Amino acid sequence: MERVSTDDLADDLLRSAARLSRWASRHAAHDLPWAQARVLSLVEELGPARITTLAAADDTSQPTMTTQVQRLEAEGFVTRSSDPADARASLVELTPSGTAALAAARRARARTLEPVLTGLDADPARVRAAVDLLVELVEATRTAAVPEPAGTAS
Amino acid sequence: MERVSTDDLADDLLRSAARLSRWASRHAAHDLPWAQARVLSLVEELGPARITTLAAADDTSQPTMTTQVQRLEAEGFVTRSSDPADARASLVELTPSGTAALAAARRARARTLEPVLTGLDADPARVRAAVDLLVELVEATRTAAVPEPAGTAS
DNA sequence: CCACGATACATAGGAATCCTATGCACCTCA
DNA sequence: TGAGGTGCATAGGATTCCTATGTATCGTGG
Repeated sequence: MERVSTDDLADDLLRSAARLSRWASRHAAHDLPWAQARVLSLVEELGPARITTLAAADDTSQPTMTTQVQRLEAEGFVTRSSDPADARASLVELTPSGTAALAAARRARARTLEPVLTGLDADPARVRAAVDLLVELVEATRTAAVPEPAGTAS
Repeated sequence: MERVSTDDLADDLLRSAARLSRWASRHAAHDLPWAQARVLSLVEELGPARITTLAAADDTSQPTMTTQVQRLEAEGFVTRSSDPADARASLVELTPSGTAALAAARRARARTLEPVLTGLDADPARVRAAVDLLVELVEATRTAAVPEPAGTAS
C-alpha cells in the first residue's frame, strides 16, 4: 500500500535526521549553544535583520528571539543598530567574532561527522544526492502551507 | 580539494538534518514533548531497561534520564519494576498507552512531512536511498570512537 | 491634527530539557 | 567485614522555549 510506505519513509527520514543531528550536537567540540548557533546562522543568511524577522525565520516566538539576541550581543557575537525606518526596531548584524564563532562551530560539527562518513566508505556521489534531497526538503518546508496543529487552538 | 568538499558535505548534511528535524517537531500536531518521545522510542527498541542503560543509549546524563522516566511514569506511559538481579535497579517498560502515544506522535510527525514530500514530487526511490544513507550513518555513530571534545576536559 | 489600532521589542513568570555534585542504598570482591 | 563501585534520587543551576503583558512608536482614518 503506497500510502503506508510514504508514511514509513517520512517517519524513518525524520527519526534518523533527529538522531544524527542530536549526536553531532552532543559530540562536537565547541562551546556555542545550539540555539545560539542557529541564530548566528540566520543572521549570516539574512543580513541585518529585525528581531521579529529573525523570530519568523526561526519559527520561534518574538520574546525568545529577543533573549537570544541579547545573549549574543552580550557575548560580542552580534551588534544592534537603530532601524532608520522605524524607531521601535533595531537591526541585528554579525560581528567578526560572531562570524568566527559560527565558522568554528560548523567546522567542529563537520569534523565530528567526517570520520563516520569515511568509516562508511560512502560513495561521495551518494552522500551528495542525499544531502541534495534534504536541502530541497528544507527549502520546501519554508513554503509549505502546513495547517496549524489542531490541538493548539484556543 | 577533496577534504574541503567532504567538510562541506558533512556541514550541509548536519545543517539540513537539524532544520528538517526542528521543523517537523514544531509543526507536528501532537502533545508529546520531543525528549519524552525519544525516551519512549528507546524503551520500545531496547525492551525493559535500566535507567543507566537508557541514559547511555540516549547519550544523556543519569539524573536527566531519571527525571524523564519519572515524568513518563506519572503520565502512565511507562512502568517500573524491580530488577530481581539488583535491588538498586528498576526496569522501565512501555505501557499500552505509552505505545499508543509514541505511535501517535510518529504518525503526526510523518503526516507533517508527507505533503512536503509529495509536493516535491520526489522519486520514492531517491527518498529511500537518502533515508538508507541516514540510517547507516546513525548506526555508524553508535560504534564510532569519537574522541571526547577536548574543550571539556577538567 | 488627533485618536485608535497595530506593531516592535522588553519584561515577567513558567515549562521542558539538559548539566554536575552529592547522598543513600545496594553490590562485589578481597 | 569493610572498602570501593554502582544505581538511582535530589539539589541547584543553565539553556531554550512559551504566553501574557507593558511601553514606545507607527500608520491610518476621520
